[in-house]
Amino acid sequence: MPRRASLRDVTVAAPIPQPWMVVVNLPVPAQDFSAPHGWTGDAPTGCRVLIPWRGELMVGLVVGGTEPRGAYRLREAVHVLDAPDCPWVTPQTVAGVCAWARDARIPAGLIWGDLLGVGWTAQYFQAQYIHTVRAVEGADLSAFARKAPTTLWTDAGAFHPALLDAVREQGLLEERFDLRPRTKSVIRARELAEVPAVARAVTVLHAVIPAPALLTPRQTHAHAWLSDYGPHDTLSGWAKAAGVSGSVVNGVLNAGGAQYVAEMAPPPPAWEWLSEAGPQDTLSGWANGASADGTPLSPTAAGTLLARGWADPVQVLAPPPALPEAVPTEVDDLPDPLPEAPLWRLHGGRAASRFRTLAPRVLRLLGQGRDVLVLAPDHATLRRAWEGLSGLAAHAGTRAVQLSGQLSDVQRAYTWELVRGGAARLVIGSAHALAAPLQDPALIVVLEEGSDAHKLLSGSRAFVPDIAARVAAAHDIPLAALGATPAAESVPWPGAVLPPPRARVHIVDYATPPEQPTLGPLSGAHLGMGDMGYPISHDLARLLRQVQERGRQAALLAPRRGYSALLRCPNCEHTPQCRNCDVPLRFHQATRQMTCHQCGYHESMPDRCDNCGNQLWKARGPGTEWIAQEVGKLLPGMPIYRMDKDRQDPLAPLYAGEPGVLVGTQLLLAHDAPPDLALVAITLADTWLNVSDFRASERYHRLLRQLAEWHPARAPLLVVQTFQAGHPALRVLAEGRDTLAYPAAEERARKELGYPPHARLAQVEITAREPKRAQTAAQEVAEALYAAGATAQEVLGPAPSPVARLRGVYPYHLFLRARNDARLAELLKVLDTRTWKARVRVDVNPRGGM
DNA sequence: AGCACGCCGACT
DNA sequence: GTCGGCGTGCTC
Repeated sequence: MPRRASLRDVTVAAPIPQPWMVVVNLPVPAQDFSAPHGWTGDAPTGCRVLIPWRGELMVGLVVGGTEPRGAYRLREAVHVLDAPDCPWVTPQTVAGVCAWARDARIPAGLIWGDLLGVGWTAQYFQAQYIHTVRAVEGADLSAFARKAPTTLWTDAGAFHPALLDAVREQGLLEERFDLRPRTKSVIRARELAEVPAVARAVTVLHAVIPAPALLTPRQTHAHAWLSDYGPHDTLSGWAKAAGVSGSVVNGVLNAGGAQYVAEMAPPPPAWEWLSEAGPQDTLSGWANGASADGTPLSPTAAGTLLARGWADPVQVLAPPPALPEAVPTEVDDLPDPLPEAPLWRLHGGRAASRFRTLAPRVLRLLGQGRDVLVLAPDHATLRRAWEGLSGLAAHAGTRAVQLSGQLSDVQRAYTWELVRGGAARLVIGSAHALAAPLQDPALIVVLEEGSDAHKLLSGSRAFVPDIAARVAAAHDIPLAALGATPAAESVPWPGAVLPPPRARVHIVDYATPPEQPTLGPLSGAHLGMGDMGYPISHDLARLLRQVQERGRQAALLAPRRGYSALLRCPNCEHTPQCRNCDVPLRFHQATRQMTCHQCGYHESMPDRCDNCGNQLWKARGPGTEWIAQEVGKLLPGMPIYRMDKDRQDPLAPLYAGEPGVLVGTQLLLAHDAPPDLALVAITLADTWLNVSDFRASERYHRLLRQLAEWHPARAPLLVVQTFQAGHPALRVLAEGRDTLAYPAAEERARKELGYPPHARLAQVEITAREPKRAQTAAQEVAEALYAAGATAQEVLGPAPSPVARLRGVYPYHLFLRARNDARLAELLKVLDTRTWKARVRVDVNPRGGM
């Protein structure tokens, strides 16, 4: 009999329960576990489960059941933390995310680690649960060298985790996991009766009546004062109050005219305050609160009162954490112009008008008792969405919640529970909201779906809209894209557009200087942009002076920080291009080489321009600092504010309407526009275009549209300084063309070039400590792909990565370009066919930095 | 990710 | 001899 048959016989003899696939918060695939002892029923997909992991307990997420496989005995899951009818993540969402991870070849743990911020960490488990253990009846655990559990319930912390795991594996351990009540420590005033007598006892001076004879006149006066106005705490205080010297009152005391009497002092005012105001979180909270109400109390003094027994620290049930409050919204009775389709879009207008257009749909769905999820790429977009949409929830009898990294862990865990319990049915958030356990979702809205900020920079490198689409498909609900301008990917979707906000554009064309000065004095010869003024052109300078004269506000957008330079011939404006990719080569100062960030092609810096033969190159990326300096020279006395990653000046004066110039990177758009904004300038638009990335012009167009709608009501003059004045991404704004004019053209161009959405891209990163090993492995990966039938159109590279990463690790990149998702998944499967001598990671739908 | 294991060169 | 750097493999 073949070996296989006998194995199967064993299976039949002792039926193996269906194993569960469990994801842990580690960059590994889902692991198999058998159901906890005595578990009946299906795998509790979406529930959190405690599993033994390397001798300790870990929280995992059940992502489904699986077939028994492998020869080894599976460990049993220890405890299921969620009721199967109320999972931590809905099974559909689990299916959608896992499908994405499978196709992207990303270990499930990596993506779930990115999506589930809280609720499955060791700290969360320890904070939430009381874990007690005991040995099963009749078990003899005396063989263990360390202290082992007895048949009495004991806190698990008393035993070594590895010992517990050994006992657990033998099936000799009973365990309990009880939710810890959420408490917090507060300082409460004691009842007067509970305050210890010593705390209240004071000795005071009383006058003895009748007064002894033989008192001097002054002593008689002091005695009379004490009997009339006393008692008094101290001798010196009495003396001072009575207006006599210390020796007089001392004499009265010695003569028996006064005596110390122990008595109960009245409660201190700080105690009265605490009794009135109720328990305080901290000593300083007590001190500050009391002081604010006219009862001076220092934190030290509060500590003394606590130590004396006037107050108690007590555990009370913690109130729910404060969450962001909804912004009230008027609901107009508008028709719903939006399509009904699995994928649809809404673009154009201003943020506020887009949300007003979306409102009827959201209201209708919430009104039907269904749920809506809104995903924002960044804080600024999230804030605007919150302002535009959160108020709708109240009209539908539910509440809106935020789920983003801005919330604390406690707030996020509480918010998750509100969603899971159905108390909140409108969720607006970041990637942290994508897996939110909405009970009956009806719509997922992705905001600014083309934004690079949707790309997770951590482990999974997921592009959130990609996963959102899989989750929506798994729930069988529509996915909508909503933003200033559509990504080329969403152009083909059915949709609605709003007219773009009015844009007043003034283009400063550095490439073709005007024949005669039309705007202020220019020098006679036009030999290049030096003559037109750089980084601030004469046009821009003139406009900035007007802004200063009229006491208004301007914003200048400097090129991105960390921008690596392009070589530019100052004579003919030629920029060296890649031979394979038709993108500008980037200049790397350290190696004096020019590299293509797309395919890795590189060559050394040529000594002369191959266009005009000029022997001088310019390489410069002007930054925020330089621009701010130039503006300072130009506008003496004008306040200048900088806003980039390195420096963030407080903008309060600008928001108060005071004149000033704001100089910053794209980070500016994360802040509100200054209220009296008259001018916005892009100092060198080309830095957005001369990026080796086929999405560069789409990104540039999005920037222009976002600048045009930055101020919520006005249309400040938009000055664009550029060598490519005729670029269509800019022309459509200058000509007042409609919202779709540029994205639709871009989408057609992508079709011809075979780029997304007409192809699916993936970047395979191959890293090793020695460049040679990485190179060999990268070559082998490419050969394996070709051997499996990939074509030269589908495999680009391998090429060494332009940036040397962590000390001495040189990654090699290989691009895959497939006609659709299925073909990409097919190509990526080749990576699993064998092991490589280097680390191989996949980035599906890579963005930027290519 | 961490962590153990094992290989290899360096040095008391 | 063994110390320690670093590559490799494993976690059910």
